[in-house]
Amino acid sequence: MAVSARRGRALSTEEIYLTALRLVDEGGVDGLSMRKLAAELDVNPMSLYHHVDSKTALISQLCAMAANRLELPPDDGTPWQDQLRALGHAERRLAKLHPALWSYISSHPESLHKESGVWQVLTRNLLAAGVPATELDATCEALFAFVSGFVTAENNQTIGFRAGTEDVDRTFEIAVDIILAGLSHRHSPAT
Amino acid sequence: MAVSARRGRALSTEEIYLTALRLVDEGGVDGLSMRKLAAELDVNPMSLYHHVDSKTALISQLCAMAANRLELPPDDGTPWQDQLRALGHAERRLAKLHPALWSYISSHPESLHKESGVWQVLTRNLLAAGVPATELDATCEALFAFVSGFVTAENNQTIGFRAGTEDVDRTFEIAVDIILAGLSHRHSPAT
DNA sequence: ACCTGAACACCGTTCAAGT
DNA sequence: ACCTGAACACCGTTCAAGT
Repeated sequence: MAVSARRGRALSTEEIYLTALRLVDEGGVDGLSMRKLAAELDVNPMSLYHHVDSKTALISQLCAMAANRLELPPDDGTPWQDQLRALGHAERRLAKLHPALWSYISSHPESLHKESGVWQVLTRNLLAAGVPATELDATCEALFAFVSGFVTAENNQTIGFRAGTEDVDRTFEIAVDIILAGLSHRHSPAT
Repeated sequence: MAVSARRGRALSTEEIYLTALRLVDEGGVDGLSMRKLAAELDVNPMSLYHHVDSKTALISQLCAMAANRLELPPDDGTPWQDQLRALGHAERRLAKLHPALWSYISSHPESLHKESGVWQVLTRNLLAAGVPATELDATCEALFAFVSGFVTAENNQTIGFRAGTEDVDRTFEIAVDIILAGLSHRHSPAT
């Protein structure tokens, strides 16, 4: 059989992804190497290429996995302000769960953004906020970028470097407040 | 003399920085390698280490150079809204001038942020906007992170992927409008 | 079908030796 | 003082060969 050098089990794509995700969480995207990953799985480096096209493809897959863990607010009729705030918190939570991966996502367009539910939650609630159709896409993009910028900065300690996490929590609420106030003020909300 | 393999001139730190910056602008931070840089300068790779501590140190220096090119709005009494908008445009301009470097700056805290004039411009104008002292630092950090997030997203084409640059210009104005409206609405401006 | 070893073309950096 | 060649410990990936 072709399972030789390994302990017993054959190599599974699932196993590769999970181990890779752990390595990225521990040592950053740069810290992941195919050779280290193979060593961790007790396998020849080249065996990985039977389950994965390239390192880039592997990381893209990790991003998709992480994006699926976003806990999006349901469409249950709660005020748009609350839903948008909840979305912000969800993004921030995810970013803290997988900081290195989040940083990668933020600077690689092909990852999260495209088909994800984030877009739907934003659209739905911005409509409720009275954002005109002509500005809808632009506002979605701006808001997503804002929150991305915030949590990225927080992860890199470019934000909140003068105090502990409580202070950053407060800063995040203020940041969300500013955005929500801005949205309310520019348009007449449909509530 | 110790200038041998090179054309005529000796190697200067200035020359190294400028060539490195060009390489980064052309091929990204990952695209810069000490060996390529040396080849470009027609010099042995190891000669570089006489002028520069490490690749990391070199890149930090490049970030500082780029940050100095920020065209900050002067303190001339124009309304805080206009100054903040101008600051946003300045950041966006810089990000477009050196996209790869900007992306690096955004995810490496030790680069721009610390002593830069950005901070002063923000503080001055947020005070004028009536932001209370207790929220000043938080608001500065949030605003800087917002704009960073936006221009990073734009550089990575995570934003404005459905249209040309004109549309992104408009999206940026909308984004700034939301923030300025939010600032105006949460506090009574001192104008 | 799945795994592997050797090899290729790269890295950043150290160190001892040259002028 | 400044430069260099050889060497070390890494990379991602291809390719032909094994079972």
